[in-house]
Amino acid sequence: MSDLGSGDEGSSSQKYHQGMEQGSSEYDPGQQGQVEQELATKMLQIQSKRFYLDVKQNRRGRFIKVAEIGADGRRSQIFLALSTAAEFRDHLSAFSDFYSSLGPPNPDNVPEDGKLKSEMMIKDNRRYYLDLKENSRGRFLRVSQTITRGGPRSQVAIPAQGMIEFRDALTDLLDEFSTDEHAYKPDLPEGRHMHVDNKNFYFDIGQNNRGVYMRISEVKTNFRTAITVPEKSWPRFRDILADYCDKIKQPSTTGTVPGTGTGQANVGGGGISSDQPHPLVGNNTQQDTGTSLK
DNA sequence: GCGGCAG
Repeated sequence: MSDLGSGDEGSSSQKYHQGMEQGSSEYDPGQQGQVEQELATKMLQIQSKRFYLDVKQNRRGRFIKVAEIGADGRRSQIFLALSTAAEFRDHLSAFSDFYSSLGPPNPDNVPEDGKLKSEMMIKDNRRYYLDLKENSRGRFLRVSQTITRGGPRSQVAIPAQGMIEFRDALTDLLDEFSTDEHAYKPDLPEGRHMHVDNKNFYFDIGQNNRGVYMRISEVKTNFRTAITVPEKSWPRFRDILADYCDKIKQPSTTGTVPGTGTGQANVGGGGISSDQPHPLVGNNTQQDTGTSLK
């Protein structure tokens, strides 16, 4: 439940600077889906059902909520990352092509399970099953979303006759909202907070059009500074830190005075002075990671 | 005016 769409639409609770004042960016389930915006919505009437396609956005990224309202008012919904929605759209084309190639339902030749064609999509820990099925009511595309095997599933069923209309609506939304760097947003790890003496350190993971980065902030009462570390250099940061940790905790092997620098001259092998430019310095386009002061 | 049997 830790990513797309908390399902709490219209939540009005907004906390700013969360994680900074509260130091709660770690393991806090109460902050999902805040500042959720609805960017667009489309309604489709397909036979007896209404479908709402909502493009939404929270600080984890953009996603599409597909809600089905049955004639009896029954409501079910699934969530799709924009990248998954694009994949789904492409599948819809194939499903509708297949559907239009089918002859009339033959009562004597009912497929086992009623499944005519199936696809599966995987996005992180979510699986989406697309099944063109057939029952006494007719043909329909069942789209079910599960998080864990055997766990709860949510699903919608689109009458086969409406697949094209559905695909076109989805295409419209994707064309408008899936353009730039929002197109693909992998789930990012949660941020963390560390308190030591009178200092607070925040580790926030973010992403912009140059990739994933970690922003390490040092925060005191009236002082704040941060560095932004591109994801690809995390291992080198780790190695350098680990080297220093090893050197500092074994003073007896290098001398009697710890941390004097003996044996440390080549720590990192000169890797600190990177041969690469700083790709993220001065970048103002990154999304708010929660601790950034706006 | 519906109504959709797992993963």
